[in-house]
This record gives sequence, structure tokens and C-alpha cells, in this order.
Amino acid sequence: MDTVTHTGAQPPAFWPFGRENPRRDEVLSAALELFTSRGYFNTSVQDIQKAAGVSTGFIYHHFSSKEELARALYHKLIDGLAADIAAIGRDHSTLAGRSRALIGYFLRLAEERPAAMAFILHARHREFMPDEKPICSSAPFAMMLDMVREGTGKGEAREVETVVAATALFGGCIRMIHLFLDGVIEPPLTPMADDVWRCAWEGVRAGDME
Amino acid sequence: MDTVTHTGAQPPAFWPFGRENPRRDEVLSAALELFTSRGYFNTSVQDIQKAAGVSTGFIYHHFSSKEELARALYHKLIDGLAADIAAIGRDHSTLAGRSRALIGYFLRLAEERPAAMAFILHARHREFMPDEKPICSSAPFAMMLDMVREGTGKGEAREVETVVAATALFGGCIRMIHLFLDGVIEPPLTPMADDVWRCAWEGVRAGDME
DNA sequence: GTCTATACCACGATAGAC
DNA sequence: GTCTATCGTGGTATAGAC
Repeated sequence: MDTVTHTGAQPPAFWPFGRENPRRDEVLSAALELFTSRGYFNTSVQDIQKAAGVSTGFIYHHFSSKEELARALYHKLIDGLAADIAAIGRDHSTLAGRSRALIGYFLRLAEERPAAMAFILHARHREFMPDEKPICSSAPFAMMLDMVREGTGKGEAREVETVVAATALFGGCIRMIHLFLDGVIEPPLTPMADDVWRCAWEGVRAGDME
Repeated sequence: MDTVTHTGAQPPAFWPFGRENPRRDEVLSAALELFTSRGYFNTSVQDIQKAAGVSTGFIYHHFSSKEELARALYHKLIDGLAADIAAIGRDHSTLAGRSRALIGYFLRLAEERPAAMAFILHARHREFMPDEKPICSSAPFAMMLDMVREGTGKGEAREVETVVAATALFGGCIRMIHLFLDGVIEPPLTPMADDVWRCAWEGVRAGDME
């Protein structure tokens, strides 16, 4: 049977930091921490600079602006997320298996990398990166929508609009992570993964209704 | 049978504006529009002042600070929401009926008052109102959690943790509204209310599982 | 490439006339 | 109560030495 967590050969691609330019990554890491705890607008470049142990000049040498720094961080996280979701898509062939693995993956990620998760799910990106398209139409979420569409096409999921099925399937999990990030739910989350997935799946699976 | 929309005798209490002090309410209304379209930090007091057709002095006479203005707006909206949710709780006695009415109400509200809905669901309140508790633990959401708890107690819903059931039941709807507010889903939303509720309810209702 | 020092501007908030 | 004019702070970004 499918396991709830990531089952690929490679470890998750998420947060692939600290390789070639450690000091630059230190800046991104400090920015992530500050952006998620205080918010983008409550974080000055000076705050980031001090937290990362570098100078203002260093930051403006590597990033053309504060906004650009946020964008670099954003794309690094989104790309890692997309890679992991793609891997889950390859490892599983049914919507049931995929959604189960995805929900397990998300809950684990929220627990292990809350700041990264908060920056992806929680932040109002458009407010500080005006030209960025909404995150829900970015690659990771588009891939999830495709999986749902495929599942409906194969008769695995009920005949409802794809958005409805997708939000029904993943909305509970995402909502739960929001509550966790807001401090309303205490960790650990992962023990609840099975229940979260069962509730979601019962709602969308095709078959014996009424 | 229950109707999906609000069934109480009174109209929804939400957004009870324009009564005693029209100009003050004009300020709140302009602020709401600007806060949700550009974000709190991208909106200056001057912007609000111009949009509302009043002077800076007027704003600072009625609100002690920009943050205080946001707080007044926030509480006005939360209170209206709480009143409407309480009315739904009175009008329906089962979790099935209540959740159906709530989902219909939320989708309708998102469509008719997108700015208000965005300010409640979308905004990162803690970033600009540091002393406010997280919205998910405020009165409206606490009431919904109570309804779920009661439903589980009466054997209507499956035996899972209350948070899990609550997020499963309302997470899809809330997620959908997020997508709508981000411009990913086109209106109208209300025609999907029945499907949204059915998916959610099938996931949590007690009874014949495998 | 990386630092320090500083220019410049926008914003929140106030002062004081009416 | 409501207005206009203005102050002070703090933040982004740059200049220029090393």
C-alpha cells in the first residue's frame, strides 16, 4: 500500500539551500524567517542584513532590491515544491494514492519547515510582488489540479467540476495547515494525516452515494 | 428542505454601514476597498483620505491611528459575520443543515461583498494589528467549531478530532473562496454551493463506510 | 565583492487656524 | 469638528572607499 510520506528515490527537493553560495543563502534564510514572523513590510533590509550577518552593500550586490530578494526566495521555494509534487505524481498512479501522499507530504512539510510553508501558503504575495501571478495558478497547484482532472476522467472521482473536486480534496488539509501556522492547532500534525485524507477522499470518490 | 442561503427573518447583519455617521463610514468603506485591493501597507492615510473625500484631520479626529482605523473596520465585519452565523445556528438544528446553510452563505457573501470577505479571510491581520488574536480563534470561527463538536456528539458526524472534521467540512468552501478572491475562479460561485456542500458532507457524515 | 556612510523620500501623525 | 500645512522618523537604495 502507498505510504503517506514521500516515497521517491531522492529526498525531497524542497529547500535546496546552502550549496554554492552559503552567504547568499544565509540572506535568503534570514529573510524567510523574518518575512514569515513579522511580515514583509515589517521587515527592513537592515533587519535582514543584521540577522544574516552581512552588510547592506552585500545584499544590494546580490539582489537588485528588497522585492527582488523576496522574489528569489519565492521561486526557490515554489520550484522545490513543484519538484516534490512531480515526484509524487510519478510514484503513484491513482488519484487516491496521489492525494494521500500529497496530504501526508504537506502536513509533514508544515511541521518541518513552517516558515517555508507560511511563505508559500500564508503570505499575500501580490502585495509585495505586484507582477507575480497568484500562487494558486503556479506550477505546483496546477499540477495538483491536473491530477484531479485525470482522476475524474478515469472515473475515480465523482462527476463534479474540477475546481470543486480539487478544493474538496485538498481544502481541508490546506485549511488545517493555515490553522497550524496561526498557532491555533498544536503539533504534531502528521498523526492526523490519515483522518484528513479519509475525510477528503470520502467526499470526492466515485461510487455508492445515497 | 433547508435552503442554501440565509433563512432568518432579518436580513444578514453583515456590513451594517451608513447609519449614524455617514462620513465616518465612508472612510471605513474607502479603507476597506484600498486595503483589500493594494494591501494595508501599500495604502497610505492620504490615499484613504482622498478616496473618502475627507481631510487628514478628519480621519485622525475619528480614529487615533491608521492601525486603529483598521481595527474598527475589522471588528465591524467580524461582528456582522458572527451575528449571521448565530442566526444560521438558530434557524437549523442539524449539522447537515447548518453546514449547508453556512457554505451557501459564505459563497454568496464572497460574491456580493468580495472586499469584505477578502479583508476577513485573506488579510494577514497580525501584520498590521499585532495585538489581535488570530481570526480563526475569533467568535465566528469558534461558533462553527462548536456546531461541528455538537454534530459529532450527536453521532451525525464521524468520530474524528473536531478540528479535522471542521477543516474537512469547511476547508473546501474556504479554499474555493480564496481561489475566487485571487481571480483564479470566475463568478458566479453560488451555483456550485450544492456540490461544494455535498463533497464536504460526504467526507464527514457518520455511517456506512467500507 | 564587500564594506560604511549617507542621500533622499514617503509616510504617519500633529499643530494650530477657522 | 474639520480643515491645511508641516514635522520627524525610518526605510530603500546609492556612492564611493577598500
